[in-house]
Amino acid sequence: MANIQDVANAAGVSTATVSRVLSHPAVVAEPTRIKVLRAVAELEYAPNNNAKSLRTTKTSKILITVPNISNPFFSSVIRGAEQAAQAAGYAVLLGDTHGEEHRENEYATMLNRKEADGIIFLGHRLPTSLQEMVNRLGDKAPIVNGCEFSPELGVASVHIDNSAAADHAMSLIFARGHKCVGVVTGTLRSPLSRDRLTGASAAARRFSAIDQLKVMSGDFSIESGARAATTLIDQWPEMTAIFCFSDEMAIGALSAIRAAGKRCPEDISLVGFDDIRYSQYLDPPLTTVSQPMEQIGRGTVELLVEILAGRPLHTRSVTLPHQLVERASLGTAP
Amino acid sequence: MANIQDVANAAGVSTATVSRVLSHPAVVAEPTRIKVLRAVAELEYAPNNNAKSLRTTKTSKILITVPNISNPFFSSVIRGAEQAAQAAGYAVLLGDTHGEEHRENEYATMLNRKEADGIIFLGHRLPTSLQEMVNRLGDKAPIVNGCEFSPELGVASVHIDNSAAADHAMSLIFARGHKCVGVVTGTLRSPLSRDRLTGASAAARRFSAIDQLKVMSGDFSIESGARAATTLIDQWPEMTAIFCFSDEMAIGALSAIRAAGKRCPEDISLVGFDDIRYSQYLDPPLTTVSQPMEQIGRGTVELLVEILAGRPLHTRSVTLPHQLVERASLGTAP
DNA sequence: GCTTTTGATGCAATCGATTACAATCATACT
DNA sequence: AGTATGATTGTAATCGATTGCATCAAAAGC
Repeated sequence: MANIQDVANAAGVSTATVSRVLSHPAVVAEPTRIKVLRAVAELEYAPNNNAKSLRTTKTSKILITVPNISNPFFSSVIRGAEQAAQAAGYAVLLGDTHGEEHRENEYATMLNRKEADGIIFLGHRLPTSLQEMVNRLGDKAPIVNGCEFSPELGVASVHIDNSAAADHAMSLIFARGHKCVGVVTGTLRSPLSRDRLTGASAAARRFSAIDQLKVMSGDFSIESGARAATTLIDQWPEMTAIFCFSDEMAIGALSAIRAAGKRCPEDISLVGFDDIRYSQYLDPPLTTVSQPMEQIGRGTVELLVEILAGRPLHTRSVTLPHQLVERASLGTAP
Repeated sequence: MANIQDVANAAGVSTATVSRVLSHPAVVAEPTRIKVLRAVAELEYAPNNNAKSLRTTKTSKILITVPNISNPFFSSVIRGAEQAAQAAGYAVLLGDTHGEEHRENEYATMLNRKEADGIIFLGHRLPTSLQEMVNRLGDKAPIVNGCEFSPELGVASVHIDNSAAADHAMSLIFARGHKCVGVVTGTLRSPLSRDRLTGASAAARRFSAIDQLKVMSGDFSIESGARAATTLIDQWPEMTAIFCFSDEMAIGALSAIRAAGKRCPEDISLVGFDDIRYSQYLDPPLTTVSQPMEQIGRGTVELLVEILAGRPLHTRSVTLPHQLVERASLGTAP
């Protein structure tokens, strides 16, 4: 592969000029520029990005870490992010943390190693090395949190109003006449789950149903949804509706409902969260809170790009609109 | 951030020694090593990977391109790949090509730019710059194809036996007494689709049902599955089974079957391909061909790592086993 | 006791770009 | 004509690591 020196030789100029033609074309004279570009084409020259990064300390890469890439919710967020990144001239480094802290930390060191200009993390934990970076750089730390929102972390973020969304969903459930409602949360270590629980409780209180609320916690997986729902059904025959904090858990709950010999929505109604692509094809189609997944992804990249450009952010915490999608899984109370 | 010189100063040694402690610890004396490691810890030194790459021309990164990251089939493959990559000390650069050739080409140039040591592509097209690399390097080209298998490309690959798998699925359909079977393929530009069609046809021929086979082509998406199924149902009332070349298309077909007022499997049986996580939760649960998605991902990385290590591959084309998963969506012919 | 071998470390070149500063030359101005 | 001005281009330092070769001291061999 040709390097800048080869191009300079071929064009009969210095490497400085070649570099200028490629990075600041305006400052070099037309005929020279043409000579150089011809040589570039001739040799199929592509600049070595490592050398460039070394010199400029900019990598044109952003790192995105995610607890589980094969979860369609996250992969949609990532798709949006990837798209926005490419549009802004950044490449995406992907890290699947499996929700494990040590992997999160390992990926975080890539920032210190100057392997990426910034990081977008979709989990709820901020690795310590990044925490230090936040302490050091404050607003200028190239770190953005997606989906979650924890003001105490001090990082920019893009998310929906989880509390309001859960409130919204629960209100609809109560409006349909349900009294005894089971709630299946995600890990409560995640602020997002806690916010949703806050919203759900607020709605219950408003509908004077707060003590007819049973809360079980899952981990967002299909299996945990099934387990939680099974327990709820077994222990609480009066329950007529379940609200799961993810569609995956709702899918698990649905199979648990069937396994228990009940019908949805006739015996037990079901509401999920996320609106992943498959939810509308379940039987019955799932009522759920829709999040603008790709838009969240794009949003995180846009914030990060602003930070990297050194422009002060208008808003450090962007709240995008959610939407309640009503489908057949939510019926009126029996 | 501290650099190698800072560490050298702090430890009272030369940068060469620091470098050795980190890369070839065996050659440096115990006491020196300890001094250096202490300094490293003290300063929280992390080597600058760009400088290292520049010098060694190895990046410890592999690029993975995929037509659509939010498709759970691909995201599972990627998950497996990411895991294997991390285990082998490689980071993953992700490229979502949207199936567009120009994006594939753009990503391919990252190899020329030395931004990645190798590439795994999950599509069926080999960008021209990579084609040239294959011509130049032959077996040693750090390029691996996942899911697809096109011997003419001359690159290593990991996949299932698509023809046999489709044959397998069709045979089961015929064994259940179906005569008129609709087949919904993916894009026929993809060898994988053509292979599956070959297998499906072979089975039909064996069961003397080749002229009761109607083939429609989709593009692997839910919507295209729905469209194709609608057309088949409208034009061919005798049809009692549909075989889709992806679960996504089967999901679309299922909703089309319902929309046409038919029941599955009583009126029309359905078989998919891939066994994505949601297929078993459909109603009825989907009979489908299961692919070892994460294993395919891991396999591609393992092949690539071998190539990068300069070790000759035992097999350049790895065929992994598929499995036919029987669920309720396939019934006996009415 | 003197030479040879071995082990540990340092010196300095190198990877491929970017960019501050210097040099050059043509044009403009007095 | 003589000098100031501005437009181009070149020179060389620099980014932060790695590594072949030289150096030097200690251990081994005779």
